[in-house]
Amino acid sequence: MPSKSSSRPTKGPKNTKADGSKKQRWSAAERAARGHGPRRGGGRPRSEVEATGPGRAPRSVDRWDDRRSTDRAGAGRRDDREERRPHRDERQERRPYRDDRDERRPERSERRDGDRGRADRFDRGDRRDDRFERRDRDDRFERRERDDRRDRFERRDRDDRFERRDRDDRFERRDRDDRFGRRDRDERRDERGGDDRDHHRRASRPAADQHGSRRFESRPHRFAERSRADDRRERREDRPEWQQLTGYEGGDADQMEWTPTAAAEVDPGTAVVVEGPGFADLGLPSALVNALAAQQITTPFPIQAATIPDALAGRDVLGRGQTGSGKTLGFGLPMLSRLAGGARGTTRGVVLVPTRELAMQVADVLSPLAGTLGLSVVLVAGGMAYGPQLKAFDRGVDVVVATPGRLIDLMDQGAADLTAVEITVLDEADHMADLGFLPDVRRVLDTVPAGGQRLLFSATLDRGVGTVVREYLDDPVTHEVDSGQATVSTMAHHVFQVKPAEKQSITAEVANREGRTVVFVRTQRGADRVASQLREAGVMAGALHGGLTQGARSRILGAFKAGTVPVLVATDVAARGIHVDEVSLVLQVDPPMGPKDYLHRAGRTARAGGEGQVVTLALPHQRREVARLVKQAGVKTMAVDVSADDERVYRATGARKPSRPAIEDRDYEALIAPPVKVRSSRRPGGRGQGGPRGRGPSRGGWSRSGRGRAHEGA
DNA sequence: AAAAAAT
Repeated sequence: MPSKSSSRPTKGPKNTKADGSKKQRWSAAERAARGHGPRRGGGRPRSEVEATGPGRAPRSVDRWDDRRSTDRAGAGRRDDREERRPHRDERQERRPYRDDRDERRPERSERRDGDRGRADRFDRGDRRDDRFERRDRDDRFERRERDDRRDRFERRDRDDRFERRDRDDRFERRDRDDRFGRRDRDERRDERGGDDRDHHRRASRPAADQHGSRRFESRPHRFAERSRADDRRERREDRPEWQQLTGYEGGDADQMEWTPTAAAEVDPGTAVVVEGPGFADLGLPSALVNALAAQQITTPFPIQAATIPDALAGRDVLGRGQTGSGKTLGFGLPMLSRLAGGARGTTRGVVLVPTRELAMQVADVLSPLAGTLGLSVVLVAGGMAYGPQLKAFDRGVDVVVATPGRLIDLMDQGAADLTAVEITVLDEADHMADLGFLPDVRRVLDTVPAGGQRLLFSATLDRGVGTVVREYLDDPVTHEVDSGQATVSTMAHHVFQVKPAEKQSITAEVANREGRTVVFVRTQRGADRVASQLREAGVMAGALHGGLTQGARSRILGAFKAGTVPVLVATDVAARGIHVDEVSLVLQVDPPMGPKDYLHRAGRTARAGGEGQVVTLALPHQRREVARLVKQAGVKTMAVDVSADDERVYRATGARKPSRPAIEDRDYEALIAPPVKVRSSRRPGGRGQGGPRGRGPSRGGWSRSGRGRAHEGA
């Protein structure tokens, strides 16, 4: 039989790609380390796949119905905490089509190439996923426990806009009650406190101890990360150790100049003049006080003065302070101070934040301060190399600043041990308590020992955190340092009523003003589109959203901070917490989803006592919605009807008619491309011209940096 | 709709 010699068995997993090359697969041991069972056979017979139509996944609605009924059937599932995330194979059983992914891949990439237009020319390498992969990503979420979230959105679509809020509240409450009823909750509490905890811990991290984190040396995807990391290697040596440790990609990682951020950078000129008690009077150790003084930070902001004493005393704290009012130090200083008293090398502090950029920023602020106390900080976030993060845990790290996904990843792998954590912080706590984040946050809070200190901070801390507070906080004290104002007094608000045909040119006029501007849009594609329209109009603008690779995100944000790209077109990924100096105007091209989003977006300007303007564009059909949002955000502003080339717009915002020629893609790329290497040493196998990664020269930033390198090396 | 993990 000729087929005897075939390397491919007729049954079982397919181990080669279409081109015959070997697939990168986790070994059995690696699968086991992740808690997966042995790999199963490859889904349904091919003929069946074709009958359904390749590449056509069943409509998500069907899958949802499927999931829901399954969940209802297994109503007690919540009781087994370690089983809360269904086993992978289990999930695949529920949704048999997923095993066909490998067969669909070729078609997907065809579609991608055809579908993506000019953006592809320069963006391909930086763009992590196209629409189709994004759909996949959504599938991933669906597989998890996101029923409630979807539920909510489906209903929301049908809802009348004006009733939306109330209904959402109602649904959230109902969902919570259904799923985490009181009895259930109490049991969960008991488990956390009891001896059971160790059992759960081990169960949720199977085989962790046998393997140790070394096993990840062979993880296939790390090679991809590493080749990108190659570009950074030399610079990395010059960076502080914690950045080397974390594989940090912020600002300087991709060699856009990185300026330390947030409160640590408050300009001494604008900082409050010394009056009243200083940080020392709040009970902070002198090492910290001196470190702060060295950064010209001498007088606590109100939120800091309010929260630090209670947090130092070990109490659970809910802190609400206006955007840009120094919340990071509000939780960071007391956390570090309290940890300074204990043994080093065990993870005792965790800070959870909703976005990677914010994680970097918080790590940036806390790391030097921690250093003065002999504490170490690690940044744990997705999109960055695993190695440094794993290494940090191997060596022992005191404080973890993390986005939830990667932290849970590392927990599951047994790399991150959070069982000795004493202080847990939720930054942007209301957002972290949102339906989208809650399951992940809950997992972390369930892992961390019960009874530890919990600090919840946000500019919009509202009842949305109620569940978290009830379940995880003990007799919390609340500090609201708002002076009753939703937004800071140095912020000016405008609502412009625009005609659809003129919206684009008005956007360009406003964005063309002097100074740094953040433009907010609703969707990732919208961000790409608006940014490219602005460049078309001669305004240097770049898009920032979660659909970009982390490297691309870092570069554009770095370019924005450096001022080379003065206009940042962003999704709400940049709405919260991100601090960039001297953003003088926030332009909302799409209205925010809710009043809280309005406040957070607006809060990118007028930070730390500075001034800023907030402009919201409203199309005719958005008029009422925007009026409501603005009012609920506590802002008193009347909408003004404006047209393109309107003197009033110019006067109010400093807008200018764009007059420069369109910005070529390659000129834009040059600004945000990975910077030219300075040293001349040539790395074998590194990224060079016509490099090993099969990318064409069409990716301009790439060939450009290649040329630059060649010059410098010569 | 966005965000957050990824072979």
